[in-house]
Amino acid sequence: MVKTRTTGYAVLGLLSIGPMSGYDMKKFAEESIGHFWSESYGQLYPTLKDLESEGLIEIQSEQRGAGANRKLFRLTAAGLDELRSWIVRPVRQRPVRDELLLKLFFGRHVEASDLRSIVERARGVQERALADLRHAEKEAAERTQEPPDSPYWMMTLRFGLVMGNAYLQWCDEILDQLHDLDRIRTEEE
Amino acid sequence: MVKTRTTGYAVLGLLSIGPMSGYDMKKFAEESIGHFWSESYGQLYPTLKDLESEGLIEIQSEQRGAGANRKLFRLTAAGLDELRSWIVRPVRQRPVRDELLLKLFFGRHVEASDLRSIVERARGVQERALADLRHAEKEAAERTQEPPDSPYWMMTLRFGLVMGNAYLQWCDEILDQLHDLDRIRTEEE
DNA sequence: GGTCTCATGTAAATAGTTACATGATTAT
DNA sequence: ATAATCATGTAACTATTTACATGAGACC
Repeated sequence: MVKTRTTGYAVLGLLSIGPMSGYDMKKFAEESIGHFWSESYGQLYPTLKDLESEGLIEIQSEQRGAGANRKLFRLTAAGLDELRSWIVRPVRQRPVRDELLLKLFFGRHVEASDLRSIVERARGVQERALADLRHAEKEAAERTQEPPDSPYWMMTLRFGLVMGNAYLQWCDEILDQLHDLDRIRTEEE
Repeated sequence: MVKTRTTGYAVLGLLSIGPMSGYDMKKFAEESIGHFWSESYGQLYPTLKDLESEGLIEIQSEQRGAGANRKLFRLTAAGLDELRSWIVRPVRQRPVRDELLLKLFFGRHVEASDLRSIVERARGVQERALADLRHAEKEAAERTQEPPDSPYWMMTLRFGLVMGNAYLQWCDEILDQLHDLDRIRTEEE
């Protein structure tokens, strides 16, 4: 695995939990690591093919019938090694690109009330995400100890909670400021 | 501008501050919106060509001599309109992909001390970014009122500050937990 | 004369999404 | 029967980075 295809490592990681099909991975990803990772079929299936040809994963079984044409993949020993060596490598810094901040930065060209709208919308999205995380946290507190309720899963959940709350806090702060800017403008007229 | 090329809007926004060359944009972007946006020449120059052919920007002057072969671009009225309509459109949700969280999630396959290393490294990066932002904040408090010290620029700065602090807080929280996991493991041996 | 910064640009590779095509099985 | 879900896969497009090529002027 020469390229830095993070998708490949996500797949290895997913298979380290247990054998899965491409379809399973998409499903599982959405409801477990969905708050910080996403994959599309367009990436998933070709990656599966690549990883198999490299011997990092292998087909455990291929069914026809129940679940028509289903391929179950399993991690090989080489695959686990590759996963391990990736985890401990420093994370590569990816360039930041935040569209909301970009819009806000050029905000003087539009009405402050219009900026409020887009910030409020972003706030709403974040609030719903936070509600989901709190729900997951509560569920995890009831069940215990088994994955994905491992301490590691909890750490990623805490990330969502801590950052999400900070995000809301920032939204509220600048919504106030935008409100003031709006009032000043209105009074000037 | 049919496609959702955000780079195009970033360029329009940059030119809304004043006429610039592609080279200027890269420089300016790094030291003003650098904490939430980045552009590469590979995106910049082709985008400039596209925007010009669409009449959203135009060449103000083309020099040879000082600054050899320099093209100064300027925003057209149509370009400003396009920028405005983009700003007020809701931000599109981009799929989240956080490599550090992905590694942490699959953390049980490696030593907790190795996880500490990658988290500490990420913490260091964030801490340096925060120091830069605080420096910019202090500078802005001294100069006043003119762009980019506008309230909008301040809002993006506050974002970096609020989120950055939350990030450090989370790092410290889980570094503690990783420390405990490490101790438990050591005691077991 | 050498190196640094200014300045523009392209080619190739990488990453990733979206939309579509196909077909089986299961539940209503 | 028909709709939903299971399941795999590809093609086309969009986005973006990296690395390179080129050359002028400024500074030492």
